[in-house]
Amino acid sequence: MPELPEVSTFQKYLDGTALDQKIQEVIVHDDKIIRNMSGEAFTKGLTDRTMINSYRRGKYLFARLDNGHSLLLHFGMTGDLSYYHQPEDRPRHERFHFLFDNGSRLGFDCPRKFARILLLENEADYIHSIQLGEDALEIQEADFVAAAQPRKCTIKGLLLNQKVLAGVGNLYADEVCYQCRVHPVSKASAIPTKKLKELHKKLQAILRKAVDSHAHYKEYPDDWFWAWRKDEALHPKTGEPIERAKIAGRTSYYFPKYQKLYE
DNA sequence: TGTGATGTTGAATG
DNA sequence: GCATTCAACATCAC
Repeated sequence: MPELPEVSTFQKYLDGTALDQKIQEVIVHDDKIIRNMSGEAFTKGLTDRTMINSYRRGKYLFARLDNGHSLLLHFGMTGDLSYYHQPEDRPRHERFHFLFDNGSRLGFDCPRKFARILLLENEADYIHSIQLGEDALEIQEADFVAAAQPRKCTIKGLLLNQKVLAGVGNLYADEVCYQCRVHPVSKASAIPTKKLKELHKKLQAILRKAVDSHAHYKEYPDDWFWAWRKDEALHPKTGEPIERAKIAGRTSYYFPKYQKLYE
C-alpha cells in the first residue's frame, strides 16, 4: 500500500492512537524487519519509552521518543499498523507490537517482510546518511525543475528516485505522467520547463487530494488514471489501448499516443 | 502452477 | 559519476 498518501494515513493513525502512552512491553515475533539491531536490543531500547510525536518525510515515518531517539517505520510493500485491545485481534502477519500501560496494543503487520524498522539515536543523521530527498509535498517548484533539468534518466525514474524527492511510488508516478500527458519514458532533461512546472503542480495536487482522502482510492476523482491502470484498458476519450512496460525497473502503464514522448 | 505485486538495496553492466 | 537492469528479500492472490 504505502506511498506518500498511505504513509500519511498511517501517521494520522499513529498520532490518533499510540502517542503519549508509555510502552510497557515490546513483543517481537520476528525481528527480520528490524534492520539495525537485534530484537532484544529493540525491546530494550523501547521499553518504558513514550512516543511523543511523529514526523513523516516521503514514505518514511519517524515516531519521536521521549528520550530524543526515533523509531523509524518504513512500510515496504505490505506494512500496516493495527491498534487493538484484545490479544486475539492481533493481525495475522504481525512482526512485533507494543503493549501500552493502558492495556492497548499497537501492532506492526507485514506479510512480505519488506518493511524496514530502525531504532535511531539521531533521526537527522539517518536522513542525511540515506540522502533522503525533500518530501514530495514540500519540494519547491524551482528545486524540482533544477533537479530534473540536468538528468538523462526517464521522468518515471526521476519521480521514483527518493533522493530527488521523497514519497512518490509506482502508482502515483504513473498517475502524474498520465494527468500531464507525459510519456513515462521521456527523458527528464528533454521536458520543457513549463511542462516540468506542470508536473510539479499536478503532483502536489494529486498527493494533496490523496492525503485528504486518506489514500482511499474509491474517493479519488473519476477522471484519475488509477481506474484505467490495468491490462486491456482503453482510453476514456480516445479509446486508445493502454500499454504496459517495465520502466525504471517498475511495471508502468500509459497511453502511448495520449502521452507525449520527449527525447 | 506460474506470475507479479503500492519498495529498497546492492551488484553488475554500459 | 550516471543510469539502467537485475536479483534478492518473502508471501499472497489470481
